[in-house]
Amino acid sequence: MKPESRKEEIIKAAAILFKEKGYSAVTMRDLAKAMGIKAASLYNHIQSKQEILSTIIIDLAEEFTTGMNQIVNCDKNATKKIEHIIDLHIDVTLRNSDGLASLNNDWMHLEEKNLQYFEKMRHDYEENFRNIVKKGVDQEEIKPFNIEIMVFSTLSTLRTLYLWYPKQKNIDADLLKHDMISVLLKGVI
Amino acid sequence: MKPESRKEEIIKAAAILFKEKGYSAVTMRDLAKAMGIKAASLYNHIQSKQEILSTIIIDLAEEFTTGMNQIVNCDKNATKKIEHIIDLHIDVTLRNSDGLASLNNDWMHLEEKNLQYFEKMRHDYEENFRNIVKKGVDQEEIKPFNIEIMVFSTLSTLRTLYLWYPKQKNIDADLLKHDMISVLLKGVI
DNA sequence: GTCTATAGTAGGATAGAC
DNA sequence: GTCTATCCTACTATAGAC
Repeated sequence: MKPESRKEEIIKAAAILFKEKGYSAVTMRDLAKAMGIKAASLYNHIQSKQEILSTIIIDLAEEFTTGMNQIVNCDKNATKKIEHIIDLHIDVTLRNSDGLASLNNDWMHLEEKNLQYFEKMRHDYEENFRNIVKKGVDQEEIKPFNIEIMVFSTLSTLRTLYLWYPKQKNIDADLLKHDMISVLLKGVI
Repeated sequence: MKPESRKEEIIKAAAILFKEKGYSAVTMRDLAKAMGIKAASLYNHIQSKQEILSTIIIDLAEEFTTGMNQIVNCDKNATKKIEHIIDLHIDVTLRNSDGLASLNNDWMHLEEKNLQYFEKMRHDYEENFRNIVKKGVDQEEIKPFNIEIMVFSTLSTLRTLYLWYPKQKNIDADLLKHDMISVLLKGVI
């Protein structure tokens, strides 16, 4: 029952629709209908459809960037850092799984300036991840497989959590974290 | 230099554009420009934009269904079956990575009949995968973690290969298969 | 097999009343 | 804060000439 602004309500409703059909296939009329108002009324609260998308995506990307910076700067070994990254993804997914659909699938529809900003954040995030894994390999904590395959495999799973988590009804967040860490780091056989 | 029909050329060009921007954001004018002709000319070869999408998606889904059926019916243990599934995904990705973008992200834009057909194939595929993992756990080949987490984690990585593989220039298919099997099954630490 | 022309519809967004 | 009315543009698709 927190006093959510109308703008925030619109953005939340939009994130749900973007998740279902993608940014391009959702019309302002669809969004208005979901809010129970007419399309023209939306423009009293937001400037454009594009503004909704960039708010959803940039806020989330900054959240990941902040989280990753803390992990990079903490004084832990590679394995612990990767565990923190898994935690970060699970926490963000629990808080805003709808928005993650746009982050994953609709970032290419950002306009020039935000697109560049987003791509830089994503690149830096992946680079930080890669460096953590590399250091883990150097220090013989992590097996010497292809770095890209290990990073890609872990990130793919974490980035797709938003699709899967809402379908799991009886799973506790801490259990999910624990099992995810086990599966991703220690394997299934 | 195989004698590819104009229709096949159009579908391949469409798959590339759908991968870049998604089905809804690609216009028939975009597609025509990519083919070096006018939009109206496309309709001499295809019936509708929808037909292009369903051809891309249904063909791929049937390919996965056929592959999975062979794996289910083969006489191997769970670990070997999962290795075959990894092979299947890598093979399909190498052959048609563009089309996989539509399979993963634009299936919801299929029209009623094909949507139902697709959803049944996807459901059966996941169910087959789940049963293989379950049997592996029962026979103590696979660790007794949450089945859904193991299936989801593996499938997420395999389904996202299409995004990642084209960026890796110097990786051999067999090396990829080998390392992917190691990472997904045996873990990184 | 491709073109021009165009029909018919639906999209994002604005103006101005209430 | 929401409405009706509407502008302008862009979309899919068709008709018919070449």
